[in-house]
Amino acid sequence: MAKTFSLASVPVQLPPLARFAQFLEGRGKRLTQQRRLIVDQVFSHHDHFDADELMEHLQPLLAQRQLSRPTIYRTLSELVEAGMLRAMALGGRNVYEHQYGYPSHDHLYCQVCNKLIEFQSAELEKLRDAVARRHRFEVLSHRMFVTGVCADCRGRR
Amino acid sequence: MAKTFSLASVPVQLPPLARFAQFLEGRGKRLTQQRRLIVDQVFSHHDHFDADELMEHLQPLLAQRQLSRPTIYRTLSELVEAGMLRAMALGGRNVYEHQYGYPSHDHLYCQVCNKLIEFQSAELEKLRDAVARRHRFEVLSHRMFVTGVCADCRGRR
DNA sequence: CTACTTGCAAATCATTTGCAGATGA
DNA sequence: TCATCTGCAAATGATTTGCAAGTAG
Repeated sequence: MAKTFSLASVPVQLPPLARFAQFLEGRGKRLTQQRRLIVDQVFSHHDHFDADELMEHLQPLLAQRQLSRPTIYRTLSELVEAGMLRAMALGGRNVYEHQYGYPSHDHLYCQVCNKLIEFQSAELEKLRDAVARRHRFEVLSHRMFVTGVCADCRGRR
Repeated sequence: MAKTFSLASVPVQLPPLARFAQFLEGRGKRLTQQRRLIVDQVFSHHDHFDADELMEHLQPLLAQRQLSRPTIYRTLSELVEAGMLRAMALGGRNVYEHQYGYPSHDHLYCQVCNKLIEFQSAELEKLRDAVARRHRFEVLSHRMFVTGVCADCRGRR
């Protein structure tokens, strides 16, 4: 017998902009044109980026004064607060990645080509929880960052 | 029969200053009075510190101009290069801890009291290596950082 | 000697802030 | 309407750098 799925069993997820609107509303904040533009760009594709890279993508809008540097920084912070983006300090600046609608994961960082490779490990979370339990520590989040040389860069030597 | 140990079986470890001198020599650098003062202070006890905290401890010497802020920053970088200190970005500044003569470990970070709690896990390294192998990634180091609330702060609520 | 170091003052650089005018609900 | 936002310009703050004078080897 073929297994069937009801729509109800699929966890419905709001589009990023709608989710952000919800967050803003809950805080008495407004969904402005600028916030819309930034959220659209940020969630248009999945990758790691910093404020400068984001500004490059939004360059035309910055040039037309539809948007400014401070607003970009302010909105990135709000997206982190909203739990929609994750920030990590890397090389003196903040690097962001999607958290909303994206499975949790950790990173391998190639120090030759600066690539970030994602990996998932349920075991890692189990281990983390076991350690925390031992210290009667309440886990809110974690970050595992492995530095080394990626397969491509190893081959190239 | 009582087990005996030969001196040779004890892995001899140079004192931090001697180890640093060795590192400097290999680079054609000099063991100056300032570097001596900084290394002595840094390795006088094990804890986590940032440049400012270190400068507070060295305040008298700074006041007497035996030492300056740039020299402290320069020397901290050299100690990291030498593999004697580890740096981690935390709250917009660099936090350092002993690497030389201290077992490798990871951290639980209490976001209420900002305390760093160390833990060791051989399993974590095994897991890390297994993940890396799967990605044909060469591991050089890693960092695991668990954010949450420590036992003391949980009790206090 | 003289190349490496230092302290000083100034520069960096990503990010943040004060404020007056603009705007979303 | 009017509290929230935005862009601008300037401030921040940790860290870094240029340079002339000092010092280790």
